[in-house]
Amino acid sequence: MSIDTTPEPGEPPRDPVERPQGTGPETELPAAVQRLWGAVAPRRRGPKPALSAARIVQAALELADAEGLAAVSMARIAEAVGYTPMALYRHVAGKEELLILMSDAVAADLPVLPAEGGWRAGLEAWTRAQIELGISRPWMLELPLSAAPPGPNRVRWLDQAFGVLRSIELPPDEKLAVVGLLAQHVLGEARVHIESRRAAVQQVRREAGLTDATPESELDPAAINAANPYADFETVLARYADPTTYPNLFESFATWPENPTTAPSDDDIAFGISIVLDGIEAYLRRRGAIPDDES
Amino acid sequence: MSIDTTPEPGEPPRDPVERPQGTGPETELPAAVQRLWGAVAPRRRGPKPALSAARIVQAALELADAEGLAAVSMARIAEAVGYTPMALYRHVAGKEELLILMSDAVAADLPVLPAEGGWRAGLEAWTRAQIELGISRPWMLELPLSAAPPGPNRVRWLDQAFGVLRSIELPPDEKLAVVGLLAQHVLGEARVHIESRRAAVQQVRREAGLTDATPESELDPAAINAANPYADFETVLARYADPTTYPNLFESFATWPENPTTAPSDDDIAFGISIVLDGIEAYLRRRGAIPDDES
DNA sequence: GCGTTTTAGTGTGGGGCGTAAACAGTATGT
DNA sequence: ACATACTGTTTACGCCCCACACTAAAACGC
Repeated sequence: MSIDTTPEPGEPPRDPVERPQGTGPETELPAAVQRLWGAVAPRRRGPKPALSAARIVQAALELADAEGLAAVSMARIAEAVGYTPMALYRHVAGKEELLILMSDAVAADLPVLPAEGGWRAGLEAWTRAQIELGISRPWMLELPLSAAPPGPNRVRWLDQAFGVLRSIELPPDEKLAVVGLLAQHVLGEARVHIESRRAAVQQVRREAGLTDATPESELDPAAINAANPYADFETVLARYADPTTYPNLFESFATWPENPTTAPSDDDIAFGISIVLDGIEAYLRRRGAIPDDES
Repeated sequence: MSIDTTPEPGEPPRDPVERPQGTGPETELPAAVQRLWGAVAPRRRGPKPALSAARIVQAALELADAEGLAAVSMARIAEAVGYTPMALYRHVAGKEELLILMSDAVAADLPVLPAEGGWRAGLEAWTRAQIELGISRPWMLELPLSAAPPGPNRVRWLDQAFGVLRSIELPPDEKLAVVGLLAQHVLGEARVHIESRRAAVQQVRREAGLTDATPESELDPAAINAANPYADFETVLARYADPTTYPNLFESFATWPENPTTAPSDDDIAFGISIVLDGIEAYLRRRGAIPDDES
C-alpha cells in the first residue's frame, strides 16, 4: 500500500517517469503533486508517446465507476486502453500515484457554485455537492488516506469555499479550519450513506435467499429503499445482547414503537449539515465574524 | 476486497468454519456478526483445536499496530502464531471476516466513562476517547467500509453514549442520529490528524534528504512536531497556482502573516468537538430536549 | 546523412497475496 | 472397534504490483 517512488533528491531520476531535472526547490514537492500540476519536463528525443497519463486516469475512473475500486488494477486498465500493463509505468510512477491522480480528477466534476446567497447557503451548497459526489462515486471513500494531496481541482474547490466566506472577517487559517471541518463532515456523511445502502442491499439479498454474487441490478429497487439499514443492529440487540450489559440501550429502545428506524435519506443529509452549520454559526458569532443582522 | 463467504441459507455449511445449523431466524444475520457474538455451534468430535480465533485476531492486531494494516496478511499472521496460513481458515471464514473481528476488538479498549457530569461533558469525553483511539491505531481508518457491523464492544460503546443521553428527552432514533453524527466526526478528526502527521513526517524526511524507506523512528520528533503540515499546500499555491484561477485563496492568503498555519494539535480536536456540540446543543434546545437551566 | 542518445512500449519473471481442494492424523460417539 | 467429524498441512491456482532487459522509434550533434 505504501511504496516508495520518490527518487533521492539530486540523483538522476530512475528510468520510467522522469521527474523535472533542474536543481532548485522543485525537488522538494512529492512527485505526484508535481505531476498533478503539470510540472513535468517535456520530452526531447524518442518516439512520440501514444499513451498519456490522462487517458490512463480516465480509463481507471471508468473502471472504478463500473466495477468498484477493487477492479482497478494495472492489468485491467492496460486492457482498457489497449496496451501492455507495463506501458502504464511510462506515464505514471506506480499505482499509488495513479490513485492520487484519480482522486484529484473526480474533483473536476464539482459544480461551480452560484455567487449570490449568504455564507450559510453557500457553505451548505458546497458541502452538499461534495456529499453527492461521494455518493455517486462510492469508491472515492475507499481511496487510501495518502491519496489526497493538493491538486488543481481540489484547490479550485477550496477556492470556492473561500469565495463563499469572502465577506466573513476571519483570519485565513481559521477559515481553513472551518472548511476543513465541513470537509470532514462530507466524508462521514457520504460514508454513512454508502454503508447503509450496502446494508439495505444485503438485507434484501438475504430475504430473497440469494447469494452475495447476485448483482444488485437484479434486486427490487423498491425493496432496497424500503429496507431497514439498522436491521442487523436491532436483531442483534433482540437476540444476543444481554440487557444487563447494555442497560441504556434497552431502556431507550424498550419504549420504541414497532416502526423501526427510518433509512437515512436526503433529510438526514440536511440534518447533519444543519447541525454542523449551527455550530459554525455559533463560532462565527463568538468571533464577531458575522454581522448581527443576519439571522 | 469483497468476497462472498456467506453460504446459501438452508444449505449445509461448507467445510471450514461451520455456521450454526439449526433452521430458524439465525441464518438471517451475516456470518461474521454471528461469530462476533459467539453464536457458533460447539464442536463435538475431532482433535482439540490448538489455535483459536481470539489468538488469530490478537496476532493480527499486533501486526497492524507494529507495521500497519498492509502488513496484516494471512501468511504473516500464520507465521506469528506458528501455524500454516491455511490453518487460519478453520477459525475465521476469510480475511474479510478477520478484519471485522479486528474492528470490534479494538473497540474493547475504549474506557468506561464516568457517570457524573452533564450530557455535554459526557459526549465530549465519549468523542475524545474515540478520536484518541483512532490516533493511536491509525490503521483502523484504513479498514474497508464494510468492516463495521454491530459487535459486542461497539454496541457497548454505543450503550455508553445512551447512558450519557439518559436524561435527554428525545426519541431513541433521534439520539441515534446525534450519536452517529459524533461518530462521523470522530472518523474525520482522527483522519485529519493522521494525515497531517504523515505529511509532517514526509516533510521532515524530504528536508533531511532521506528516502521514504527511512523509518520514522530515526527522525527527530521535535522536527516532526514543528513541521508545517500545510507546507505542500502553501508551496503549490505559491509556485504553481495561477492567481486568476484561484482568486479567493490568493486574496485571503495575501494578507497572511509569514507565520504559517499551525499544525493541528489537541486544541484543534477541541475546536472540532466544540463546534459540533454547539450544533447539537442548538438542536436539542430546538427540540425542547434539554432544560433551560443548563447554560 | 549518420551515428548516438534518449525515449515508448513489450516480454518475462519474481515475490506477494487470498484461498480452493485434497489429504493425514486425532479425538469422539456408537 | 469402527465410523465420523474435526484440525491443521500440503499443494496449487489465479490474481496482484512492478523490476529488468529488450526492441523499435524519434530527435540531436556533427
